[in-house]
Amino acid sequence: MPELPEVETVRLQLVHKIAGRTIESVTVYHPKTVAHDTTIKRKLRGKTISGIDRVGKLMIFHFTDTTNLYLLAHLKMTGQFFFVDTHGKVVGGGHSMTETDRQLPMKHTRTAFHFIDGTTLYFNDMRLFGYTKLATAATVTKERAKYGPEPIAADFDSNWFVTTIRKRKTSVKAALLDQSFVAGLGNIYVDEALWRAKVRPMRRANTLTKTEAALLAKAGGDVMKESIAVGGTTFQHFVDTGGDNGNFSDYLKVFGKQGTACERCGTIIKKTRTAGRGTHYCPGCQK
DNA sequence: AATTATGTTGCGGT
DNA sequence: AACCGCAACATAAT
Repeated sequence: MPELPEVETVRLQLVHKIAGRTIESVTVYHPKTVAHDTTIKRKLRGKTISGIDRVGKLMIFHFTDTTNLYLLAHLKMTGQFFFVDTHGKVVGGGHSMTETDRQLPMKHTRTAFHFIDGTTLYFNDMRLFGYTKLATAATVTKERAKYGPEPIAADFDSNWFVTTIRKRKTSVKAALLDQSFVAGLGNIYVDEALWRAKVRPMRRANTLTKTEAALLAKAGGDVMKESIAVGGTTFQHFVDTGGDNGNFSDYLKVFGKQGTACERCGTIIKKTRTAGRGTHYCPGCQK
């Protein structure tokens, strides 16, 4: 479910909950989620979390006393983290969780990280695409290398983006979804960035003008930065109890808006299929 | 009730 | 290498 802004929201809220906590034990409810690693319990016992890094949509947990053990967490479509405090109170999951739902572990709980102070971090993942798995420093380096630059980065090179995307023969949508080209955009934010840049998703990338490509680079970064500022688009992620989990869905211009009038030009928003994904755009003002 | 869609990505094929 | 379609899986909507 999550794209870069949602993962960043989860990371920010999670890190201050678990940094400094020491793992006492790990429960594996579904082996696939830990890549069938039978050593994970032994290797994590006694480890203290020092921080969480992120590249694209991938989170990387660090530990205080080792530089050769990391935990990689990817939410894919339906992954969620929940933190249960010393009072047994569930922190996370979003507004859709009712009080009676808040019993952990539950049906879709895949792993649990129990800390020595009695708190627990749960990983839930209905569709089992996500993971929480161990990695060595070498593996982390390899994983990082798979990602292109993030449009939200302060040093994101717009000129490089313009020249590179204009060499690609695929649809603009497919190019923007390619994490090895630019990291972080997913199905929602690609559609939103394309609307902002007034470019149709199915346009061949090599037909973009330099101006259009530059607009697209800016739109991609802007839309993700604005979403991070309000805590992402979904309820389906870790949120602070009582926290004001803002919702970027209020600001979406095309995603899920098929059949309604484009805010910019009044044309009815269309939904089609491009790059194998549900794709929303305005046939009036997106060229 | 069967088909289709789902905010992701990795694989195997051209 | 770039690109495409499909598979991984569970559930909700049509």
